[in-house]
Amino acid sequence: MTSSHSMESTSADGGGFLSRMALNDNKAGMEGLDRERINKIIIESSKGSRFYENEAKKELQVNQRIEKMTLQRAQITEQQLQKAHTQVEKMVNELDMSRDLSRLIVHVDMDAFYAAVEMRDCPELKDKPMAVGSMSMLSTSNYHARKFGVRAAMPGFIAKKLCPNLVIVPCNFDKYRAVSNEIRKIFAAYDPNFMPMSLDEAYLDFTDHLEQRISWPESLRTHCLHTDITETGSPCVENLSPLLFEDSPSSTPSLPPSGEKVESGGGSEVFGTCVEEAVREMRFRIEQKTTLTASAGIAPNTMIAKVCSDKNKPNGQYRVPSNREAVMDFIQTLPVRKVSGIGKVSEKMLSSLGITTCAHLGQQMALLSLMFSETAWHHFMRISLGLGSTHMERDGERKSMSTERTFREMSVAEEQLSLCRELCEDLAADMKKEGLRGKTITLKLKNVKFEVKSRACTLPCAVATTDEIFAAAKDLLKTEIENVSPQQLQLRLMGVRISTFVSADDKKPQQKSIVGFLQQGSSGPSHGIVPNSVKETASHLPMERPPPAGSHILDETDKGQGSVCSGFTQPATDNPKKASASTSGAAAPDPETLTCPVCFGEVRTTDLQVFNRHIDLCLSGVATETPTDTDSESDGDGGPKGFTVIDEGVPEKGEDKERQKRSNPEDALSAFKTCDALRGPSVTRAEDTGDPGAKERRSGDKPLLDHHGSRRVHSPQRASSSHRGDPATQSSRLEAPPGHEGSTLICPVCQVPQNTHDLTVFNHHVDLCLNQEVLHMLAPPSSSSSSTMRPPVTAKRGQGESGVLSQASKAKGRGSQNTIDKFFM
DNA sequence: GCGGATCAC
DNA sequence: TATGGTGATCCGC
Repeated sequence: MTSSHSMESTSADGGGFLSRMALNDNKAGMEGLDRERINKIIIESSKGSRFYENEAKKELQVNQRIEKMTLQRAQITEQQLQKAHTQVEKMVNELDMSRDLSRLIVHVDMDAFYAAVEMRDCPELKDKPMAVGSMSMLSTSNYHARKFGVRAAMPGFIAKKLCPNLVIVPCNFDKYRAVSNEIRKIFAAYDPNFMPMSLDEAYLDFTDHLEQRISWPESLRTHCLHTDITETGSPCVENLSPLLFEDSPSSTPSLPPSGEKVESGGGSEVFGTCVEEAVREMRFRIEQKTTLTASAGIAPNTMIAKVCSDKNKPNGQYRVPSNREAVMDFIQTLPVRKVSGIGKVSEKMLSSLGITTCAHLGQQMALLSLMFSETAWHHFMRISLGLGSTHMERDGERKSMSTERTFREMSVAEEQLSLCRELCEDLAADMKKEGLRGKTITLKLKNVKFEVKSRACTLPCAVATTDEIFAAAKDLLKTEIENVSPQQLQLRLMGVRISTFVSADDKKPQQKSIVGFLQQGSSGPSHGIVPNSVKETASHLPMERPPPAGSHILDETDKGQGSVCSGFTQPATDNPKKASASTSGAAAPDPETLTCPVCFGEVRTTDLQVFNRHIDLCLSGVATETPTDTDSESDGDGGPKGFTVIDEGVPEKGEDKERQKRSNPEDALSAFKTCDALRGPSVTRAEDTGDPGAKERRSGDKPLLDHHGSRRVHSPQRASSSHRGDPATQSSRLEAPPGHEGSTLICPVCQVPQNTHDLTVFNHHVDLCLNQEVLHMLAPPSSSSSSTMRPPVTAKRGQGESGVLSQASKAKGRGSQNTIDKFFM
């Protein structure tokens, strides 16, 4: 398998076929399509466009990388290969021996989530090919549409060519979020520590649940059928999931296999005690509660579980048993592309080496170790062994926050600066919500040729306000504008990002504690509670935003002083360390009882752990118990470390704002300490505990092959221990959370487990969530309302097109009142 | 620390 | 007419 045959199918030139633009039928529901025809339509719809030209350019770059790699490969001697082989072998054995098969990891994934929600709420759509998104971009499609090659991340106008009858429904994130909260409550019943990856996807560790479950009486494993007496007059088992299709795999939760007993009344179903049954039960409950189906994968680690969940999609599940043989068998024929972390480019590069399956990976490890970065080939090695994360790592702190926007061509400098300021306003508002401050400001620009560039500067001290951010961003933008002068920057996208956060938090004392929230009792989080802070926060919603005074920008700009980037020191916040010193944890008085948000019963405790267990039980459907009285645990705050906010997002911000900084459970870093000095600084990060057998501590979907992914030929040498991150980040990463189990705090609003034991920190998060809830209630019904009414199904989206453009034009209107000279000051 | 690239969703 | 937004990571400078 070592032929250095020509580069695959890409002719890179005259052929005019761009593999990177071709249909990605990796997704479920896309088997057996007429790829030929579909690709032809896709390519021809794009040909000649600036988008296409840029794609062609990128494709060429990738091909050049591959070419370089091919040359390198030719220079590798047999001796080098042998030596590498020996080393790889050793590592493989060590890795293999440290294999952990003791956990039962489940990956759950809702089927065609957004599309399914829309179909559920609009039966007319049931039999039609439909997609959620806009003429410019689709978020997802239903299975009917997938048969035409219509899929997520495809522009709607191309999808229309593939499927003229396609119905395109605009996104309604509030609704998806609401459904997401429902399913998360169910997740929490099986793993209070579950790890959400997005609104519709999560990893769960079922191990502990199953340990309990084995001794559960049948009553706890019995779940009622949602007896929805509709047309048929009988419990509409088959009506439960109106969304999915004929060929759904068999393990439909509501249609138990013949061995299962459905109680005579048809009112409930009893589930067994094994994993498969538990997962089936979970999917059953999801379907009962939401009328939507989920698929699941069960495996000893996250990597395999993720692949498994796709196997019997939609509405199915699949398990790889927890033994080495089963795992290795499963891996053998698995295409590398199916593995999370291996994308289009990596796939292509590997393919040029004749590697398409995980078995190939294993066979070529010696070669790969010589051609790829340490990080990359370690990851490859783990994949080839079927290894993955075996524990749910909770989130670390967020590392950056950004806002970006696409618009119609914008070439006038003053408009660009005006838009830039708007972005900074939005970003500052988000920063304020999370009480963060950062030192690095990055401006992102995409011109009309789709070329992307970013420009960054790092300030002497951390900032957070609109003016501070804009002062820096403006300089960056100004420089870019000047660089092309007298030409214009012809932009189609602008973004502002802030990073290098200092341990933030000079936030005002929290307005609302968790205790306060819970004691609202049956009024619930989303009804009638309007925290003080909301008015303030809401002001950045379009409707609420006060009309900007004409001179506003000017004033702010002027105040912002000149070149922040060139070393200008802010007078006020000049000591970054000072920020972390503030401990404003004005703790709310502890009452003696808490009100459960599920059963609304009074729980006699002040111990949130105890209280949390109660909620877990409620969520899992067990009768309310009254925990014994305990105390303490509510210690003073230990700073914001480990605090993770899942921002439920402002509607117009896009779906994945929600995802925040979830890193993938894939761990590209192994426990190995050896690395090659020739390879430059090794990025060992959390592994520098000196423990060679340390397990992975950190997850992340690492792009393993960046544009310099391939390596010089060399021979492995000694370890280098240099680090990249700043010391503060390093140490905070190493700071282990208080390790004991069962103390997870789950946000009662967003259902996401919080990586903290600090009540103040936890309260802070809940406040944010509450604010979000209220914001959604306050949002004008016209724009993404949370009302149950769907907007009328329109095949064509409003002519004006996305809010993006309206934002841009708004900026235009405002910006025109200022001259560029004023901005440049 | 910066900038380009890759990846996931 | 028309090809997204957010966050993270890696790697060579």
